[in-house]
Amino acid sequence: MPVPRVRFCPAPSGWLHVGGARTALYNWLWARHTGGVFVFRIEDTDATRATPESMRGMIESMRFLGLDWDEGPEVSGPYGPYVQSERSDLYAAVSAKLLAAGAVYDAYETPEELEEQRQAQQRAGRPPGYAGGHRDLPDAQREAFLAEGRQPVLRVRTPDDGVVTVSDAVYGPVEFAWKDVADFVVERADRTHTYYLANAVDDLAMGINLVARGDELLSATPRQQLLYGLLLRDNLLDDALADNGYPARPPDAVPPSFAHLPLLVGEDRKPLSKCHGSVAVDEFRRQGYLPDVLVNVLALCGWSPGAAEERMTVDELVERFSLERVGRNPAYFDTAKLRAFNGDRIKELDDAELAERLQPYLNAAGLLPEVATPTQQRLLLGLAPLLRERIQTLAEAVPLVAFCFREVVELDAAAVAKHLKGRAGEVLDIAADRLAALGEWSGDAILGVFDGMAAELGLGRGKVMQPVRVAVAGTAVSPPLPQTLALLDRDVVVERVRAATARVAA
RNA sequence: GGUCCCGUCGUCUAGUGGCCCAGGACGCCGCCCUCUCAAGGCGGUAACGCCGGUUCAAAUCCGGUCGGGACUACCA
Repeated sequence: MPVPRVRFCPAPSGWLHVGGARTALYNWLWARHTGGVFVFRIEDTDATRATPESMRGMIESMRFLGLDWDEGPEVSGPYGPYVQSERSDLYAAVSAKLLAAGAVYDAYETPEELEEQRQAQQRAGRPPGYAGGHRDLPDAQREAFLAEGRQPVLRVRTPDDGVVTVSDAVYGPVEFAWKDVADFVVERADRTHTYYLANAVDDLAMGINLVARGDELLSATPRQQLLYGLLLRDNLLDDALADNGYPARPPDAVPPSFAHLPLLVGEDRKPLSKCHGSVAVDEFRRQGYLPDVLVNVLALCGWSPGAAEERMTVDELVERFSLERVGRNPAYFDTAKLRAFNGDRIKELDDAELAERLQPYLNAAGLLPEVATPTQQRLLLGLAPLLRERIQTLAEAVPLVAFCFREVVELDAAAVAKHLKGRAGEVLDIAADRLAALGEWSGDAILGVFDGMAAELGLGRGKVMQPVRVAVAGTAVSPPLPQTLALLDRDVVVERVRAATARVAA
């Protein structure tokens, strides 16, 4: 039994979104669960779409999620390079051999002609697909096309009849009839190579023995399997590898088996794509979701631990994950559940850890410098326990505590209108005096002041504390007031309370 | 149009002939608690797409039907 070798191979265009991340995660979980190898490969064979920024973003998002790879960009490995644009000589050598062996043939239709053919087929109520028009072209015709300046593509000759069975770890055996599989392109007119070729060559060359990928590729699997057979026949691939200075395949390499994963869909039930708003992994990071929680919830999209608890650490996921329990129906990525799980995980963080995690978000909001002063760090540490119960994401802490880090606060108009009226002026005057005179600057002592005032003035706590809250925080919402005030500089608090009296409506 | 896949509460799912008048989680609703916002406690809402069949018994098996999706690219 060879050691499992799995891979994640995104095309670097756009951001890594949760669908891709889920595919990456399942491969990673399987590798870690079985003690196998997780390969990360960049499939940038389509130069018109691939961008270096996207590749960097993918790598960053993978690192953020904690999906470390054993072989791939930045870590290298024995079967590299792991970026397909650096392997084009290999693909060229393979397709030349395929042509020499008669497995592929040159076809000269222009994209426009093909499009026209498809439309004609559609109109006639026939399935669109390459009809095999340029199979077995007479030499004279071929030369005539060349003389016209046409550049051929290379197409694989697919069987005309018979069936092929794909044994899928998730779907079980799925049968396809070869007559439904049209001759497909492996080499474009510009001599670059398509996904089919590059992907099959690399999976074989890198000894990948299990391909877990999105459901949308299930019907492409017969083509893939056909290519495996072609590449392995007469040592075609092995020779190409040796001729071009690539490492030989692992000695125990076997063609991969498959596991197709149900698609992740958006709220509209359409498959996820770049068009869908905030589904990029990086966007979830910016919003303050913890990577472990993202991993947890992603794992639950399509896989179930059975009757066991759904909230799991990454280690528990690795231990329990299995392909057998991957489902077959498309899942909607539920951000409400993500929020809930995230909030729960935040509650498990201790003060120091929470403060540390919060810091980058305060940095990004311009509330803290890159390197916080000891005073700022103490303040944040003191705020942590007050924040823990009331934030679902790390970014949600920012508006709640911004007033603690600013020199001046602007009073929210709606909050002023609602709370700085009636007896608020009287309340603020007394509060300012008593807070200024308070012996011990602590949460309990401050609460004592408010309670005393409430009793004397015959007001509820709310009537006393809300005006003060608005005065100091500028908003009607903040962490618990007495404890928060205790963390701030007393002079600042008193000054803000006095200043606010001017804003009280007559 | 063709091929393939899928169909359990709003969502993700558990469920492989009786343990299911269907369980969990998230959401939602109500009550309690409360200095705001939360959190917490308690309670509640809600699903086997439909029609036939097999069987003593079906969410589970079979047939059909309807609905959704993928593929059908010189994208991956």
